[in-house]
Amino acid sequence: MTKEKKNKPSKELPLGFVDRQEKELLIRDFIISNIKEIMVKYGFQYLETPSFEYTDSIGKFLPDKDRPDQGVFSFQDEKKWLSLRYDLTAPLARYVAKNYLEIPKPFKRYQLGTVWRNEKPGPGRFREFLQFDADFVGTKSLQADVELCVMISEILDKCGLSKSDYIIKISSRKITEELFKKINIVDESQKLAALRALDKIDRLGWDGVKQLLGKGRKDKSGDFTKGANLSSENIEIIEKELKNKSPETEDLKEMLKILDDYKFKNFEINPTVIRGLEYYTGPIFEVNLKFDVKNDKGKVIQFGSIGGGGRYDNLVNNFGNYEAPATGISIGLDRLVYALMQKKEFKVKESKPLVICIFDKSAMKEYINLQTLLRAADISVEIYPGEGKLKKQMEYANKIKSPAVILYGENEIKSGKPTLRDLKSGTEKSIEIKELINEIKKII
RNA sequence: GCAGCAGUAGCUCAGUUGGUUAGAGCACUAGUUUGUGGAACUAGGGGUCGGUGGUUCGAAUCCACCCUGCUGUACCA
Repeated sequence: MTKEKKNKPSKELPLGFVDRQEKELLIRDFIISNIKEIMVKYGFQYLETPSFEYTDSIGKFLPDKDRPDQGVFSFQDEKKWLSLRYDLTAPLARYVAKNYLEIPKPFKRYQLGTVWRNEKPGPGRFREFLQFDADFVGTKSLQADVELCVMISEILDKCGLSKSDYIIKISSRKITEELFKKINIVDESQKLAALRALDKIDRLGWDGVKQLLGKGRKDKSGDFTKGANLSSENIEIIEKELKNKSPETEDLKEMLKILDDYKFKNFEINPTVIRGLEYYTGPIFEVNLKFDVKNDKGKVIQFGSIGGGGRYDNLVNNFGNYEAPATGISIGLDRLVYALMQKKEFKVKESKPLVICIFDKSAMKEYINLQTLLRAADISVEIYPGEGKLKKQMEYANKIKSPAVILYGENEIKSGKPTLRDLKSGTEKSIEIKELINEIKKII
């Protein structure tokens, strides 16, 4: 044994990538089945697009400079750059542009898919995650926007959240647009800096945001962030205007009316919702949880929103001549799972197999017959999938949280009465094979 | 990316004025029980002390750089 160790493959995972355990996956499956059910009810088409797209068709991050992988994972294939998709909206725009003549107008589709982002991971936030998107393409009607909010709410309810667990914050790009016009901010980079500052209201509060609107802000670690350099008069105006929760913009007034028609109440108008994205053109919405989310160490963390969306009337047009105003919403499923796992009330059934213990390999035929019989009755069961003493088999059954083991040794085979041992209570009974199924159903 | 803190067994951690073969609990393996798990007892396996280089007679311990993690912050189509 020389120093081969150095050449052993690494057990580490790439930054921001994780293994996902069964419990998490079951909750995720549960959410997904709820989503599908509701999507059918709301009349959305199911669509899947590939993980990779040509980089130039899904975003502005053209990898023609020094850092082709800034934000996205990319590689070059025969002169053309490919990227793993970073969301499902950009591929949708590409899909619509490509299939415009065939698809119904308006086009309603939903999609579930993994997306990848080459950026710093945070709590419940990874570089590979599952996203759900539902979009209306080809309609300017704000009823679509409202319906998205109602629909997302129905999904969350179905997943076990109550109305007091979350709220949908609604705003509009038009608010800040008009505000900037009013106080005469024309510089685009200054506008962007101001929007970014306002987007941080949840974390930093008005004090922090005002610092960022002005000269800048020093964070807890002592790091300094440059501000938007607005005058203090303008900052005062912005604060005053955005704290006003009765909207002046036409689109929000109309949305309010439609929301009322739907009798939907679990929302608030919140002009400080910005959602970073530059492509939004009208109403924007964000789904925020109202309960605390904790990290592994039990510390409450800044979790942010679990989803959001808005109207983007120009995205599809970028591909050509088609007019396709659109609105959509997305949920980060893994973030929702992470949050839901912390709600105690939230439990998924984990149905584990019974274990038929092996006493004598030469009697394997008997074990297989028994297993077949039970499986035919839709009982989850397995013959101990290894070798070893009974004790080892019991430990295995215990470890996998099997509800019971079946002891079927020489004596039992002779008498035709297997022993059923309930692993929870520790009691065991000798049972006729024909009674076995009923007895097992009592336990599981 | 920037800043602060951290990295010792699978997990949680102890171990520094630098000093023989680096520890504990839990977990794991075997046995006490040749057909009985979750308890107890006994024994055992498992660490290049995050990595590389340096200082030193001697480094888990001191220094430099790097990697990784956490937290904050930036960016987030």
